[in-house]
Amino acid sequence: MGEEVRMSDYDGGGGRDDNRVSEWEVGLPTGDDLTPLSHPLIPPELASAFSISPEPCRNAMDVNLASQNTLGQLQALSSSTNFNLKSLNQVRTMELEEDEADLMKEGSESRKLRRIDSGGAEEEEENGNDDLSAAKTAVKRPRLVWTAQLHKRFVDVVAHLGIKNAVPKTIMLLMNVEGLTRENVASHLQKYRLYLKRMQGLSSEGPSSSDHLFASTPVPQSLQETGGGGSLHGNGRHVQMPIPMPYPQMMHMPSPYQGFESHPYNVAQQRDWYQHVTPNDK
DNA sequence: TCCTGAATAT
DNA sequence: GATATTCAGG
Repeated sequence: MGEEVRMSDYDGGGGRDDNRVSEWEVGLPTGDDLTPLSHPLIPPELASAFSISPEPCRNAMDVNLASQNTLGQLQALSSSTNFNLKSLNQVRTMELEEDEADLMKEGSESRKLRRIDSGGAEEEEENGNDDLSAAKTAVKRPRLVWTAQLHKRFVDVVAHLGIKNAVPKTIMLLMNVEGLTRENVASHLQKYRLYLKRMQGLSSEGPSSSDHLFASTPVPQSLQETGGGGSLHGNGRHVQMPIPMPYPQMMHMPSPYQGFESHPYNVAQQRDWYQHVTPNDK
């Protein structure tokens, strides 16, 4: 969240911002649009009305801490890939890890097990106290909704990679969205490819009515045919791309009062950033 | 192990 | 019917 976070004291690399890709930030909320960290997301009255214990007040330092956590995870990840995470050193997160844990709990029920061959094997009882195992075992994630913003991020990354090099894992890493899985990306990529193919087929006609999301984000030049357009250097898999900024978690939020945000800007903004999924969809 | 296409669930 | 998730083959 803008002003409080992107200050120089918050830059681990020494206060330089020159690795940012400004074009990526087009359309993203500015610091002025976002609620300052010090501003509680849940008004006290609502919190008490719903018997919610108020969120602890967070400041830039909390965010910084969480950011380092995230970095650590990313670096651990990097040891198993060629992916160059050096450039990720400027990654910041606006999300605190505990929220991620909450999120995982949130969607834990719902999907019926398709495979019974585990012989009635224990459906991972996640006692919420074990984050690590929760992260590791196949916890059912809440259904991801690809918002326009999320999709734009996706398209940007794919464009930079070039369609040829855009594979789920890389895309996932570059998108740097907490909670986003390779499967999520793979699935969306599949759809996106179908869309591109379709677009090539009927170049003259407009997108079909079901292509809302895709049509909302223009297909980058680099994707139109050859995949070379991106900032790919040399040997195919060694991706070197600065990550301008992380995306916050944009999965659906469980709170029933999200519409009641007292910041008028924020209401609009939040509506824009994620889409509500009813916990009990169908 | 990862990617992709297809099947299936919501 | 649209979209996301999961499966299965390469």
